[in-house]
Amino acid sequence: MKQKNRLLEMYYTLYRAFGPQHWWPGETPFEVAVGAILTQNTNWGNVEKAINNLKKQDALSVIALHKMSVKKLPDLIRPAGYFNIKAKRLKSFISFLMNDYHGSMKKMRDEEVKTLRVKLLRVNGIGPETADSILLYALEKPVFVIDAYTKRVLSRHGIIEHERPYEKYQELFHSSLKEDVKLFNEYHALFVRAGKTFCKRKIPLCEKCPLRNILWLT
DNA sequence: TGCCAGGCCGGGT
DNA sequence: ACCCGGCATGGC
Repeated sequence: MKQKNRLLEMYYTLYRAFGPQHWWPGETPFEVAVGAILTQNTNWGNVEKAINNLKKQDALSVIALHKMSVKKLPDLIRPAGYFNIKAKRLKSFISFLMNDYHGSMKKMRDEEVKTLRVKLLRVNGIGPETADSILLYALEKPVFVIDAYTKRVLSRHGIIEHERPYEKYQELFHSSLKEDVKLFNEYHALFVRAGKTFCKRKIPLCEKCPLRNILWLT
């Protein structure tokens, strides 16, 4: 079977098993971007605690975070872990947003995707996954997000070798699927959902995984 | 009680 | 171009 159909079949299988995921869990594009930085190598539940702290202090806005001292921020986002480094990363994203788009996510959205991705990657603390999460989930650009679960599922199914460069995984989706925001949104969210449930690090294969019947291990 | 979570950076080969 | 240590909390 062709790669294209494999990936689509995987998608439909996951969708049938789990249904729509309603991602990203965030009320505004800015909140999505903040969440994307806070969730780096971190459980989403902890990120929610950090975001709730910000909300309680009315600090979840570009202006509030822009004005906030780098001394106070780590304390608010503490539950998300890596709080010192993430405070700096949030700050560098805010600076970028202020300098290049007058603090407006709407203006950022008007930037051409390829250019914007390159610019995001230059921001300290924003790597490929975070950049693509912002592009797809905050700005609704057709960019596929690759994360640890996606990599793990694909390599365990023999679709791509283990630990290839980020862009290799991404090219696979971009060349095999229609560049559709809704599809990319749902598909990546489903990978995370399936990964959390059935594809943990120490569990190589799982009998209950909805993908068990479409394994192509080589 | 360790292991794990929706990565990324900086310094070294 | 890779490789690796560091970064840190909270849930199971």
